[in-house]
Amino acid sequence: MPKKVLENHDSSVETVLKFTRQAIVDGRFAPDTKLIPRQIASECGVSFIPVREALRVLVSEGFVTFFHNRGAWVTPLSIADLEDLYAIRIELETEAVRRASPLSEADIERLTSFLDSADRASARGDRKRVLALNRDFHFFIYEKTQSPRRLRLIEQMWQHAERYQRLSLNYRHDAADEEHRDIITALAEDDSRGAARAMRTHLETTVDLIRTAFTAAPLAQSQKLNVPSQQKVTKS
Amino acid sequence: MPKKVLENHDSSVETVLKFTRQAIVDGRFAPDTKLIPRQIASECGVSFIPVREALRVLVSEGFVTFFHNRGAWVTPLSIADLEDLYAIRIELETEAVRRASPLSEADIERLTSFLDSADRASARGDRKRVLALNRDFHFFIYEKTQSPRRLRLIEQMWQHAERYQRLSLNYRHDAADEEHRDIITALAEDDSRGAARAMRTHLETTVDLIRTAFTAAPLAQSQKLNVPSQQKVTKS
DNA sequence: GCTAAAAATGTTGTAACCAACTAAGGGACA
DNA sequence: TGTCCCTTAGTTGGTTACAACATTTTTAGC
Repeated sequence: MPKKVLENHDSSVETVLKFTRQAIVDGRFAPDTKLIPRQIASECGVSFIPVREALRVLVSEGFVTFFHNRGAWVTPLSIADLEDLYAIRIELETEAVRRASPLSEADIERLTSFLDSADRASARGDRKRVLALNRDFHFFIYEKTQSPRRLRLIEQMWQHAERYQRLSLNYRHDAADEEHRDIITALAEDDSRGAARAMRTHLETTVDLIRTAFTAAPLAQSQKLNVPSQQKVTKS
Repeated sequence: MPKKVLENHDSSVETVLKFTRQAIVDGRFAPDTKLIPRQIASECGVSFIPVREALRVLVSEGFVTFFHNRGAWVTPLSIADLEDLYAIRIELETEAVRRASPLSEADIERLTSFLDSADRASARGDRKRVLALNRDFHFFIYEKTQSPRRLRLIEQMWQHAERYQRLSLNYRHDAADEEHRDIITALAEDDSRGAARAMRTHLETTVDLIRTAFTAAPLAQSQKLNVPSQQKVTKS
């Protein structure tokens, strides 16, 4: 009943969307648990109709699954999905590197600076900054491909991947850094195939570690609360 | 006010979703035109709240663009997007063929039967059936990869591609048939790389033709009605 | 004509309400 | 004691009505 002020840049739906997606990605809304629209609505300070709109979008993005007349549930994680996800990431991202090449001298320097900053952040234990710089490094390359569709797909895949990545808690900075520098080296030599190969190695190493973590702690990611009988799923 | 019967498999939102998406894909809702929620609501026999939910989903799928306080518009087409789209299709679908191989003898026969049926349908001028069989042929292969995420992405890309395909009206059955049989031949010999290469050729030939059609009739696909000033776009 | 105010139109979000379905609890009966 | 069915309560999916703004169009004055 109180009205919103003008200059409202984020619509209600977007507020809810960002809030809920982030909560799912960083595990606050655990896999296989039920999402309660009214609760989300009150947490975001909106009525529950925008919440339903946001949940629909999350269904189409794959973060949420609707069971007819049984509400919205956080999509579960699985080894099979992890493999599937990374197989697609590898295709899209290796090809993105290939298309990004050749890069200018300035671009190479920029990429190097991301890694140097990450080194310093890692030395002082600033994990959050390291992760942000990791993202910056990758997307700086991907954006060079000038391919909006590919970029959008990669962004979505990254968000899904984050759900798995947080299971292997310790980010392996030193190894990742070395793999990143291999990518830069190839890019600096305009060796697009070599860069793509280095990217593939990097992603394959990553998924190996996540797979191990996931297999070791099979219950950490899914507490199986009130799992509904599987039927009448709304897919998209 | 009149209630729906039981056994309602499709929810209101899904009804609207399918209706609107199909209308956009086959050009009844033209690129760059405004979508009027009330009109869609009355056409689908629902109120306009499920319509808004459906439009949100279409935004996230890329078929619709929201302008803040200015409503929902059909996403325009462009050469750049066509190239982008097909580049991604080629990656996802060539890799899908590669992963589908090896196929069983029975699978190969099934694929051949699709093409033979399409030949007969083409001979009697049944264009709709030819297109359906084309889809069956491709997706029979893609489904063999057992990769739900990839399949879902390919399905979405196909729907976007259909928007462009209808611009080159005459489906080139004979040429496509030959390319399809090249794919089968390679698959029958368990030559996954050859099959992937044949698929790439097939898709590249297709996009070449669409590009020509699109360039030749640049106004056919976009009548630029009431184009709003570009700002404050809701992206997803 | 041109500009500015006012009305119409459309979008966004809220609230209250109803019907249908699910799931849980309880009693009858073997 | 255990199984099955029926009732009941709670949740979900959907509708209408309405309030607050933004944009667009019309109207009116200069």
